Parts: sequence; structure tokens; C-alpha cells
Amino acid sequence: MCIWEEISGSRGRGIYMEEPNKLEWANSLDQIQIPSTNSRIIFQDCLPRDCCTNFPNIVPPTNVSIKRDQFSFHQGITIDQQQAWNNNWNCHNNSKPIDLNFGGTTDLNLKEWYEEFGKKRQQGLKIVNKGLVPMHGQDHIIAERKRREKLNQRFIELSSVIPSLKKIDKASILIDAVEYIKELQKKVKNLETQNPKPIESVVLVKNTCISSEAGDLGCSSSTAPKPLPEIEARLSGNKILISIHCESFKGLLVKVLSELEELNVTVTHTNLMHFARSTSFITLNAQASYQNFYLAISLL
Amino acid sequence: MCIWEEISGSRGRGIYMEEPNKLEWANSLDQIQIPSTNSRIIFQDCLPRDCCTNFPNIVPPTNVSIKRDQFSFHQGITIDQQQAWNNNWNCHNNSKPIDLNFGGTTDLNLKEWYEEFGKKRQQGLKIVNKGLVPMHGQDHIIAERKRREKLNQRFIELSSVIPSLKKIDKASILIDAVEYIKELQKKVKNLETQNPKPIESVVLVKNTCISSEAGDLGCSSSTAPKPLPEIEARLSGNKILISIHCESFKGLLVKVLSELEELNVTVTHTNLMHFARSTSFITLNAQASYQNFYLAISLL
DNA sequence: AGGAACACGTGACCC
DNA sequence: TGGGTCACGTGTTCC
Repeated sequence: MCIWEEISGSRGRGIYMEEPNKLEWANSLDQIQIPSTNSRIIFQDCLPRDCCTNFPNIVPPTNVSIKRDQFSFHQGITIDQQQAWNNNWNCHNNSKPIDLNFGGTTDLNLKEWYEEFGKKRQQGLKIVNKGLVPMHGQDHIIAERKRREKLNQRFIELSSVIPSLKKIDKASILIDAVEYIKELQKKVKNLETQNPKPIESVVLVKNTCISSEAGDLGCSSSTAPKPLPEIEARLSGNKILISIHCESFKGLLVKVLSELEELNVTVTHTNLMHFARSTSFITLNAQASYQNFYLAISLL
Repeated sequence: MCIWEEISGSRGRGIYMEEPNKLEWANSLDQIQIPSTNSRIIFQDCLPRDCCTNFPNIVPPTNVSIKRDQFSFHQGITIDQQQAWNNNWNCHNNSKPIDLNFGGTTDLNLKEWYEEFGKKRQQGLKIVNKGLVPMHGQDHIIAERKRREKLNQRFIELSSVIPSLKKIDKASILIDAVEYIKELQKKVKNLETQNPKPIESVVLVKNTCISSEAGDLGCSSSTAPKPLPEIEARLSGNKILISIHCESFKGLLVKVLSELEELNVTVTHTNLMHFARSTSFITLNAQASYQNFYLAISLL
């Protein structure tokens, strides 16, 4: 014999009803009695169609709300059972509970139905008294449900961008995500250090008398209408292409190269050609280390 | 009227007792009856001294365990009430429950005491039936606790490898992880398509009489002890460095270049030098499209 | 007060 | 059967 007696009281924030989450396995209908007021009982994991078809008149007037394989009943509003049955019984994606009126409409023996139904089940019918949730507690439940859904959705999203996913439980997803991210970071680092940045920029230092540090290249000595040296620097990432047109002198290339070396620039290709009027054309490919890159450019 | 009737049964895995965590506010002693066996009821938030002093003989033999401002009673072991009272009653930091024997030792009226006590309280006495925990349930609780800890640990790990983390709640971590992974994937793709593979390989085609397609480069005409042409090809990813030493003839460079062009190889740098005995040294930098890469190499 | 985030104990389910 | 995983409703805390 199970009897729920309602005793009102306030606990914590909301108004609570009696006996929250009372749960048991009914092995005999003799154990079940319906709370008189303000209570709700959910029969979980039962086949709703059977349940509804055979459900007897327990405590009229009683409502039954249906959702998936659950239904609950309580006192209050009544609507047409058959209508809800026809429209929504098999509509599993309908999240809104449906009220069904059982009050006085059926006379079938719940005990008989239950015991027949119970034979097909390993355990007794699970009965949860849901009547004793805090008022406003429904909001909390729904909010929490949404939060869980959101989190799960994002777990799915995360797992979808990880190609090397082995198991799909949450812990593994997180582990593999960390692993994958580390792998990608490593790859990017490798690629970036040995490759130019995709962004290209061009710096032009043409027809400009360069500063004192590079002055020994022969800047001041020229009085030609087109003043020498001409220096062009083109940048792509940390790669540099330098073109120099200047007067020839002994040790010119050594000077240029040592100059660049001081700027921590690695020369990858050089080309020197003498041309008319004893001038030289120097073409250089070089690569700057990242930390000295802008310094090097500004000094050039 | 509140009646707990024990109904044994198995639910899930362990053996469960009836009515776990039953909780209510008792406003009248008429509402309270003690479960006959295997149950424990805790009176919370009551003053133990009063309670104990005045507690009647309810269902002998009954034990009462005291912990802070709670005490529970159940059937079983009995110890001396007065001793526990003297030693432990006010010892609030004693976490071990103490058993007190009420069986037949006191005859006071619980109803009177309770109602006197209840006047001082806003609410009724809070009664929690703690008797109905699952057996072996402790393992489950601990396991689940560990699982949660593990998951949280991995959330922390994940968040530690994401540099652009704004908020630190779980949902945001997952979102940012997805975003970051996509970003990295994109970066890697960009870098990989425009850059050579980091693996370097070297192919040597030295001192070999090349095949008919390249035969017009002058292979057959040479009778020198060291037969010309010499061709070396070095590979790094899809980049190729070719060194050719062969006899000079008119249109040599054009021939070489058009030959390479047919192989869908993009030449990025060339250098031709004439040297002694009217031979030429050609150095070429080239880049093969991936699909023609191995073909190009085999033809060279 | 009221929403958001979290931890908790628990029931169910799956190898 | 037992270990592991998940979802659920709830209590708590913070803003």
C-alpha cells in the first residue's frame, strides 16, 4: 500500500509540493493509490498505446499527459482522449504534453492490463511521483534540458571536425580534440617556418640616398643625373628580393653580403653583373628571421 | 497520515529499499509512522537535545544515530543513550553517527514534545527517509564522480590549447575548439598547397645517356672519356633543381626550356655559363605541378 | 528575483 | 555480472 498525502510547505526558493521524485516499482496494483490533489504520476517506459487503451478510471476527474513513452495524469483540465490519441499518440517529436481525459470514460481493469503488460517486462512498471516538483521548477528543468542539448550539439560539431576520431564518447572526443589541435599547431608551425607568409608586400626604396650605415656602398660619390645607388627591396613574407644598381668597386659583393649578414638576413641567391659605365647590378634573394624582419627592412 | 510500507524489490542493478529520499514536513505526529525494517529516518534541523530528551518509545527496538543537528533511528544495535548524550551530543564536528537506544527506556510523549518544539519553528519538522539507498550504490556514485572529474580535466586540457579562448564555460570551450580547429585546418591547407612538402628527396641522373626524347641535347655526339651530358636533378617536394653540363650549341637553352615546358614544369630560375672546351653549364630551378611531378622526374 | 552554469546522485543501457 | 557512459531532475552558486 502506497499512499501519498499532500502537505504543503516552502523549501528553498519556490513553493514545493509533497514527496518529490517519489519513485518505485509497482509489482502489484494494490501498491498504487493516486494522490488526491496537486500530484502527478508518470508511468515511464511503458507502451503508451497499450497503457492508454486499457487505462481504467482511477480518480476522476483525471488528466493524462503523454510524451513519448511516458504519460502522467493529474487532476484538472480534461480534453477528448480519442482526439489526442488520433492526433498525437504516435507523434514522438511532439514535445508538448497532451491531456487526456480518463474521468469516467473507461471501465477497464488496470490491474488486469498491468499484470498482462508486466509479464512482458523484466521489471515492474516504473512509477514516479512527479507531483512534488517546485513550482517554477518546470522552467529550471526545461532550461537545464536545453543546456544539455546545446552541449551535446556542440560535442557533435566538435567530433565532426576531427578526422581521426576513434571512439565517440565525450571523453575521447575531448582527448582527440586536444591531440588534433596540437598536431595542427605543429604542422602550421613547421609550414610557416619553412615557407613565406601568403601575404605579399612590396617595399620600394628606389632613388633614395640610403642612410649612413649603408653609406659605404658608394652613395655620396655619384654625381650622375640618375643618382646611384638604386636599391629595390621586394618582400613576400620573410622573403626578400633586393636589386641594387651601383658603381663598381673592389669588394662590392662582400660588402653587401656582410652588411646583410649583420641584419641577420640569410642570403639564398646572389647574382652580380658588371655593365656599362663600370656599374654593377646585384640581385639578391634573402630570408629574414621573423624577429629581425622589420628591423632589417627599415635598415635597408 | 504518512505511512511508509517497505516493499523490497530490485531496481536497476542493486537491491533497493523503499522510498529513497522521502522527504516531507511533518506538521503533526499523526503523520509519522516508522518503517518496520531496513529503513532510516532522519529528523533534520531539529534541536537534538530537546529531541533526545523527550523522545518517546516509538517502535522498539529502535536505534537513533546522531550527527550534528540530525538524528536517525533504525532497528539494530543499541548503545547507552546517556553515554552518547554526555559525550557527543554537543560535539557538532563529530561526523560519525552515534547510536542511541530508545527502546523501552523512555516514556515521554513525543507528540507533546514535538508540538512544543514545533511552535518555535516556522515549518514543521523536516523528515527525510534515508533508508532507501541502493546497495552497492556507493560504488556507482564514486565511479560517476570520477567520470565527471575526468571529463572536467579534459575540458581544462582542451581549453589550454586554444589560444583565442574568451569565456571558460563548457559550451564556449567547445565552440571555440571547433572554430579554432577549422581555422587551423584552413591555414594548413593554404600553406600546404602553396608550399613544398617538407620531405626532401634527391634523384641523381648522373653520367647516364638520356632517353630519345632528350637525345637531341647532344648525347650521342660525344666521345670524350667523361661522356656528356651530365644531368643532375635534385628534388624537394615539387621543387626541382637541375644541373646540366653539356656541349654548347645554338639554341641550347631554348631547347632545354621548351623540353621542360612540355613536362608541365614551371621554371623559376635559370643560369647558363659557357666554359672551357665549348661546353655549357646550365642550372635551373623549377617547380612541378603535383600531378605531373613523378612523370616529369622519370622523363628527366 | 531570475537566468546561467555547474555538480551531484541516480536510473538506464550497453558490452 | 560488472564497469563504463549517458541523460535526467535537482540543489547551489554567482551575477
